[in-house]
Amino acid sequence: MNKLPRSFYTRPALTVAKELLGKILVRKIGDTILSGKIVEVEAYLGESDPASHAYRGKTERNSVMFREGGFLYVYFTYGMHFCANVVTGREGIARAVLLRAIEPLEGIEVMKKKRGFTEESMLINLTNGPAKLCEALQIKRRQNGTDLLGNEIFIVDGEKIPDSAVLRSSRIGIKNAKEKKWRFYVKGNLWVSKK
DNA sequence: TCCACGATCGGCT
DNA sequence: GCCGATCGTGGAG
Repeated sequence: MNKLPRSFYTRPALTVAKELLGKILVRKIGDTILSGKIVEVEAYLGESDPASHAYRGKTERNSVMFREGGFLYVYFTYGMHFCANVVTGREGIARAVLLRAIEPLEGIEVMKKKRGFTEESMLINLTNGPAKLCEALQIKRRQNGTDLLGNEIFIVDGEKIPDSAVLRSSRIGIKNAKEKKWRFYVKGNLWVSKK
């Protein structure tokens, strides 16, 4: 499995968002490997996007978004959850792709434990949401700014999702810029958060 | 100083 | 299916 190079991430956010579908997100915690196939993402286009954290410019919270592509932007939300974004584009321009859902592949038992799952819980609820996948993969405030070319969290090649299986829609859970169709997801995949 | 914003779960209805 | 609880961030007043 090849780790995606910096040049994958330094391209436009909408391009990276679409191409992240089918790739494998890998989280290493000591000797434990947790991974899943990315099946749902949303692009956020900085100062030109009213739904982006960077719409009104750089702040302490969103500063990672202004780095060059290939870093992880993690933020705290709803007083109890974290969400993870892949920073894209060039240094100084705030662009990011929110990771909304993954299909669990490796370390499912560990993810169940982190998510507090009992045996009868449905596996589909393990990682089918941006805060759920962060909890399953133990991504929290400490992981903000993580370099995706390092060994803690990274993304590797996966299957190529054909254009015919990539669907687009409005982004979920936002008040502003709902008309932008910047959410991408894999058609028919069980772990996609909503149809 | 206040207010808008934003996922998930459990418990009701 | 809806409702409440949970709270940090940043802009407006």
